[in-house]
Amino acid sequence: MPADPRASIETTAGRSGTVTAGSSYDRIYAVIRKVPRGRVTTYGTVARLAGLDGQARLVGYALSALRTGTSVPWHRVINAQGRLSLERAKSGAGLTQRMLLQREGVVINPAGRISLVRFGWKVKSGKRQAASAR
DNA sequence: ATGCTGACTATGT
DNA sequence: TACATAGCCAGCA
Repeated sequence: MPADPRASIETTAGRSGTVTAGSSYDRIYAVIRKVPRGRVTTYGTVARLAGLDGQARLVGYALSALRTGTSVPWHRVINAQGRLSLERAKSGAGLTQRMLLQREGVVINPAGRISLVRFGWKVKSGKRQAASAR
């Protein structure tokens, strides 16, 4: 847990373009800002797009450092199982995330899961879900 | 400097 | 479907 609210804020990642320098967190935030409204993506995907392939965990840590009112759409990031990791976490932010997603039209199944096939963010540079996408 | 922990994921039982 | 394990990173005691 990051634990230092003033150190790892979001800031920097402001641009929606390519972030070649800066900390890993900055690159992570930059990627998440590209996720369109009404879509969701996973920690692992964000990690890869940020050039941190295989470091899904780091993405989660980066998001935990965000503060209320951040311009980063953190709620659009869910785990590979299509569930909200926050629900399982201590923080009660799970409800907030759920609310924000529903407000964008993202449907959460009765089991508390989201269909990545339907709401998953599709990146142009083809990568995942090549076929049978829907 | 060493150890622990946490918004993850893939794999095996 | 649920639980256990092992990688992997960064920040703090």
